[in-house]
Amino acid sequence: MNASTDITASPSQSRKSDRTRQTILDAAAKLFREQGYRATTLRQIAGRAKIKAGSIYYYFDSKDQILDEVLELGIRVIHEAVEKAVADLPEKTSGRMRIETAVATHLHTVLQYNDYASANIQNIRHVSLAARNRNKDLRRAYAEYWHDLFDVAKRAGEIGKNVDLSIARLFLLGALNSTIDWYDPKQGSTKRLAENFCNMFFEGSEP
Amino acid sequence: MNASTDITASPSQSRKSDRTRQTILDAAAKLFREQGYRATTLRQIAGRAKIKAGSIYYYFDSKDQILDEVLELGIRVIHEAVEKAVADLPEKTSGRMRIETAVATHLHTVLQYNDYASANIQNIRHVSLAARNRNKDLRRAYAEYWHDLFDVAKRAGEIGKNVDLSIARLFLLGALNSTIDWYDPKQGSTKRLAENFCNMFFEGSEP
Amino acid sequence: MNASTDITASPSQSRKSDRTRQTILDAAAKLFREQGYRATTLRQIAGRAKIKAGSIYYYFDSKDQILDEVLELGIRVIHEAVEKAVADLPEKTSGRMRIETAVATHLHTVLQYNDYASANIQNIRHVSLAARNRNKDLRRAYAEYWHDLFDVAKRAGEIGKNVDLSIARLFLLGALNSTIDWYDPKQGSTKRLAENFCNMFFEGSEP
Amino acid sequence: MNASTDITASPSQSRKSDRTRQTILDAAAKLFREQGYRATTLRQIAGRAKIKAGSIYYYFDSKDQILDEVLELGIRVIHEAVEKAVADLPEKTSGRMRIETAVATHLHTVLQYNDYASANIQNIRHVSLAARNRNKDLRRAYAEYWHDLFDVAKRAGEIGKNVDLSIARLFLLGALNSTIDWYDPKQGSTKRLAENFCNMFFEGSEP
DNA sequence: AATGAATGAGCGTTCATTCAT
DNA sequence: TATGAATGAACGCTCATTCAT
Repeated sequence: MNASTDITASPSQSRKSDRTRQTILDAAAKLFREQGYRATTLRQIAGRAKIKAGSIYYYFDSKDQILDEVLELGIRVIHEAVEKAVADLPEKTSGRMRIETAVATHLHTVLQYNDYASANIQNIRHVSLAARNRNKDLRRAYAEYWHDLFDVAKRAGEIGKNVDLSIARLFLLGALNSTIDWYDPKQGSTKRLAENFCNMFFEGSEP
Repeated sequence: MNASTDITASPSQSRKSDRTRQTILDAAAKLFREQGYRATTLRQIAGRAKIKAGSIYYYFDSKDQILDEVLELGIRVIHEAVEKAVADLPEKTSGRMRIETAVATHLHTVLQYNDYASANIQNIRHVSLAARNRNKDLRRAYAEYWHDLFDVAKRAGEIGKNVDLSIARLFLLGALNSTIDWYDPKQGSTKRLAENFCNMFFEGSEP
Repeated sequence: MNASTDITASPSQSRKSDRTRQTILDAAAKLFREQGYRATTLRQIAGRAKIKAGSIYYYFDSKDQILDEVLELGIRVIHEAVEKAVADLPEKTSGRMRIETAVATHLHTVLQYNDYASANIQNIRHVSLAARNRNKDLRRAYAEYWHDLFDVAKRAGEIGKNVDLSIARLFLLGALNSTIDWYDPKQGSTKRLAENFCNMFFEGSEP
Repeated sequence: MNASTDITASPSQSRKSDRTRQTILDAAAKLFREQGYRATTLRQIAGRAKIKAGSIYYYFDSKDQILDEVLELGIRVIHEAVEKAVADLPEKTSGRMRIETAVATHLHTVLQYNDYASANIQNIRHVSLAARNRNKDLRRAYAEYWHDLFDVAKRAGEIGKNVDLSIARLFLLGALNSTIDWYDPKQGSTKRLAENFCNMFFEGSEP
């Protein structure tokens, strides 16, 4: 139905209606990321999508519903990108290497490639409880995916036995997501940043 | 419960005018934290402060200015709390111990004790560029404080020679601030959490 | 349930185009009656008629024109039903009996059988002056029909010589039309109600 | 022209705030009567009240609430006027005379003196169920008042023993309220009209 | 004959802001 | 110092209407 899930924008094969719908979502994602949900008006979204504000309602029931979809796509985009990157690794790749790949991909997706991903991270806090709840399952699924990644590494002896995996996951992902606030492409690639973060995460800062 | 005034209120029982001003800021901080800046109305702030909306303008020029001050107090509150806690340590305390104290205090301040601190972290992203810029110096000062903390530890050989201190700082503080999204007092004290984080930060997750 | 087509639909199984037109009018009449003109949207009408909103404009120039036609059919439906019922009486039927038949039929049509009739009575007040004017001739014709009914009865000595027929007509029809507001089929048939009203009208309430 | 304030508005002693509130209600009543509820915009109401649309919300929570109050005042204004007029009659006034007074006053209030009264009669049908329910008690009380009037006359032998008082009341009030649609002051006073109606009601149209 | 898509004007409502008192 | 009253700009949203297909 909604072809955006391909990973977001669909190529020109889709019908015009679908493309307009997607254009609206793209515009909304960009603006939500830049200004936040409340500060973004439907007229701004419409403006970016080169339609009139009233037309949005041909595709969406409310501004809230747009946010819902943007938020949903936000996690899915990250989750799918990460999952795919890891799945593409050779089967006997180490747990640590898998995590490093996940880190690099998460970072890359959030920082480089996707308004949806950023919009999600930026807005989830200020969004109505209802919208947050609707998003909860997807977030949980992504969290579980990371948990599994960690679990595999722990079983393989690549993560210490007494490391609390939940805390570790929140620690690492918290750090990753905070990059939105300060990452500057001029100071280095996301790949380099990912390596740095992983080294710190695995080896710590001690000499 | 709301101990924000412990730190921010003027020490002496200042004039009533000053107290009202502070009450407004307290109310705003609390609401900004709970709902975000855009979703908070001046009438809500006035309501909490037990005055009428129009009266706010006797103390502040605009809603924006209130945010500015809340944001400013937000960092100062953290900065001062952390600086004081570290300064109170015995002079020969190790660099790592200093950092651990800073982490614990930062976490404690953000999670337990202060609407300003939380409001700052929650809202800084969605705030106008102007407001963000006005806040920049304070943030830089706090960043430098942490940099110094790290630098001391590095010089003392407690942090590896090839650790990029800027990245390390952003990594650690990003993780710390993300706790706002998930910290649940029922699952453990901020102190315990701080220890966990520090261990992870210094020793890494490897066995 | 909705028997409006009994009276309004073209006798022959007309062309599909005509049938669609009629379906739209039926849907509009029903909705206008239930919700009023302003509260009824073209999409609701289209929905009931199982077409899309845009298609309505193939049959009508505007929502206003639909109202015009519904209003027009509203009086005609009543007028024709009443005229037919009275015409079907034996030639030497008394004037009073004719009026009683007219009352019964008017009531029956408005209360039981027709969305158009009800829609007319309910909406005429809230409708633009233009629409009201366009309706005026039909209303006058119906008024004259009643006037004649009364006139005949008066000449036959069944109505008092000094009764002002215009006032009497407005009095009686006003009472009849007000039944829309309170008539409840569970409390008695329209026939019984008509008898009651006629007795009151002719004999008065005095003992 | 608009004499509604005679009955509803407080005299000039009231505070300006109260006067503005009343002005809004007056404007709304007039417009609701002329155009109906749905067709009347808050900007029109504000325009008539010589304020801006936004200011209405200082006095009312919603357009709906304005209608509520107009509707409520509508019945109260009639009820109070009628009750007072009847109460002012000498104690031994006949039942019929009381009813004639009530008829004259009801008619006078609705036709001559009050937008609220007319607005009520015109709009009650097109209003939300909630508003209608809120209005129900007042309507019932007014209906009961008339019922008592009839009951007294019946006991005094001025109304026939087998007259159904409920039907009679609905019949008479239906006729009275329908005058809104056609009454023309040029054709006779409301007083004269009331006499006509009463004669018809009591004596009937038979010779 | 019918529709999907889009529009534009206007709606009820909100809210930061102003200002006389 | 503080407020009651008012404002104006903008908001999310609705809907009759248009028109290419």
